[in-house]
Amino acid sequence: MKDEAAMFKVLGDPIRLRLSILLSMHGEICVCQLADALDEPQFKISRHLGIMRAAGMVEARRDGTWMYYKLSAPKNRLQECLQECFRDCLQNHRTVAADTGRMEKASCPT
Amino acid sequence: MKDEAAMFKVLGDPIRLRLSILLSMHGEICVCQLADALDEPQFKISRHLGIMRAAGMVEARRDGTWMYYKLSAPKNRLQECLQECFRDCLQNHRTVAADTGRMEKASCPT
DNA sequence: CAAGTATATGCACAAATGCACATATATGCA
DNA sequence: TGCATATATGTGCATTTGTGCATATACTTG
Repeated sequence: MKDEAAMFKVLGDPIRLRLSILLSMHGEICVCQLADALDEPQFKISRHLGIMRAAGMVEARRDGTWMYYKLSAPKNRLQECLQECFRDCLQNHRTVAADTGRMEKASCPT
Repeated sequence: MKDEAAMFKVLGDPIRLRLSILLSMHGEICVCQLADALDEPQFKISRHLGIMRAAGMVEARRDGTWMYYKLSAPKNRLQECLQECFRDCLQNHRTVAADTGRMEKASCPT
């Protein structure tokens, strides 16, 4: 049960929750785009992505200097349920809209 | 978004997650039954229930000396989603089975 | 009112958490 | 090789969190 609680714990931080939702809406996003989207310093975003990665919630792919992150394919019913949660009841949040807006204006060359 | 993260944060503790699941399976449960079920001291259970209550996730009803707790009716889509999560992907966990077993043997006079 | 039961809370403390700053690592390009 | 860009990480610090113990509160019964 500790493992399951750990999943919720990861999402219990606003930054990580916002990152999760953004990643649930797009396939892959690089760190600099996420930093622009959330309007937070790069080291902060990187740190939180590291926590999410250690928990098995996201995966990373390197492309040159860039690191692209995406949600992991659900490994169990809980992860599936949580990702459903992002799509069904969190994507419409105004904070997410603002994040998305900033991300689209981001100068990071894809 | 801070409010939403706070919901996840509440569930990010094993004790609170187990309490939530148990409450999702039964209508109302009193503190002593929950303490027996989780095999944890009363003051600990009471503390965590207080946290859950402050977050609006559970409600309490006093009946004499006993306090009965139950899950709050979902106030928004996220709470709905989370309670669905308890039912759909956490009730079958072995820890929950053990908790339920202990609770049935509990001596607390309903 | 006194005693007993069920629940909540004040307090101290160790551990965990999130943050900011600086710096290290990794890669691409001249 | 040297420089620039993107990302990760070591470190110190203030704050929060969970816990255990003792005690307070609320209620019932004699």
